[in-house]
Amino acid sequence: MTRSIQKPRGTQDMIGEQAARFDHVVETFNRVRKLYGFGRVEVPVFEATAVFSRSLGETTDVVSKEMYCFEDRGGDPLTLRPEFTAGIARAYIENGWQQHAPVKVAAWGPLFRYERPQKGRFRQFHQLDAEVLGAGEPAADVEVIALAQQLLAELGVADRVVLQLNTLGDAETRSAWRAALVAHFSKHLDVLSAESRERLEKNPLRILDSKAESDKALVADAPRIDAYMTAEAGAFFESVQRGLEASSVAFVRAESLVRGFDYYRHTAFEFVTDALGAQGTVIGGGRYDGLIGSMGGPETPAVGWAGGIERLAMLVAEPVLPQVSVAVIAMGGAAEPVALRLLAGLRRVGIAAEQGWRGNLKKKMERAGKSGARLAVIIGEDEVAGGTVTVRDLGSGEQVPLMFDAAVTAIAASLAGGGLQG
RNA sequence: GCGAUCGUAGCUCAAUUGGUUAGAGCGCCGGUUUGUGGUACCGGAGGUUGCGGGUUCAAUCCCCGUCGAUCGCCCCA
Repeated sequence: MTRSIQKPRGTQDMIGEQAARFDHVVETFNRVRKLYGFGRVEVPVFEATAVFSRSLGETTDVVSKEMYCFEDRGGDPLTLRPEFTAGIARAYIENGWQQHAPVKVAAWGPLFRYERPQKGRFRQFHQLDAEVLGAGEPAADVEVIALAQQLLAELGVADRVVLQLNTLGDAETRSAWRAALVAHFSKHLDVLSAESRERLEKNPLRILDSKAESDKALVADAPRIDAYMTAEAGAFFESVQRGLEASSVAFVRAESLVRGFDYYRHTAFEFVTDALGAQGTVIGGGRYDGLIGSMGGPETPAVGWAGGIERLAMLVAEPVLPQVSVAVIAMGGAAEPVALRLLAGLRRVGIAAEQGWRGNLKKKMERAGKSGARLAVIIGEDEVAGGTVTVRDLGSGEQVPLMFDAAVTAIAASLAGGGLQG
């Protein structure tokens, strides 16, 4: 087998069931987010590299190793978006969307990260995204989380997913806690894993979710953020929790759930499952009050989340593949235009119908059977001559002739449950 | 970037300690049935065993390299 052209590593081609699952996740998201008043936002798939590098920090691994960066013909540095938030924040600043604040928006589409692919992890992957920009109220946190929760419920995966909730406090809380963590782990360098010693320099909060067995005890003894919480930050977190309870959204406190970047404040949350190997997070989000200001915009509180479409699609029960209701079978040249007229008439009244193009009658019947259609309409020379069509119930095998002019109405009635009537 | 496992028909997989013509199911095409599917029977097409090199009388099988896939580590915006 010669493979002269192959898809790039970490990309995927989808058809059939896999594509139907993907589609189902997106359709459900679009329906549910409207229930919460989230409009659609469209932002570019690529941005000036600075949009991402500035928000993430020039020196971090994610910028230096994980982004798809390139120069266009004019030499401008561009990057395929690795996330939605930075691009939406850029659009908010550039277009002055603060005039609409609070802005509740949703998006979905492809994202790109240069990573080693594994289960639930790809170089081109797809996410759902929901953001509230310009709202500092804890009620905004509650609303985005409730949206995520309802999405998972309607996808039928809520019972396999747990909402983990934490707070990173305000800026003051966060830096005090961070200093305490550094002090704590610095005292135990000898037991700390090599990876975590690295993290102590670059990203000390991340030690808290170290997978190294040797770090577990140290993490358990680590200082808790609650001891460093300012009164304001504590009240905010309380308010979010009370709001979730009132919204009937179940959660567990996850004290080691953290975010690496400084612009994250207050609420952090993840919906996690144990059904997807090493990639357990299905939806992740939080409050990023520091981001828009750090990108040069006005200080703007914001909160949102993103969810992996592929990961959700893997959890969803097998969705039904799209099926037509009626299969039209034309035999002979004279039947062709009659079949096309019938198809147009059926589709115009909202009945899904298609025509088998190839083979003899037997072959076309075979395909009609496999298509999932409930009715087959046969149009051969006899029917054309008599101005009729033959309708066959593919379930019962019952078959009746219909006058062509009455066919659409009769078929509609039959599909609605009226049975076959000549 | 690191590690482990795996690459055989369109798909899912077989093939005795290395042995002569690489098989099966599904799918596809045709027939049993000049206009009747879902079941059945018969037949057919489809392979440089990922690619390159090595060992051997002989390699799908052993060795090296390479490409790809999968799972994990790192990272996780």
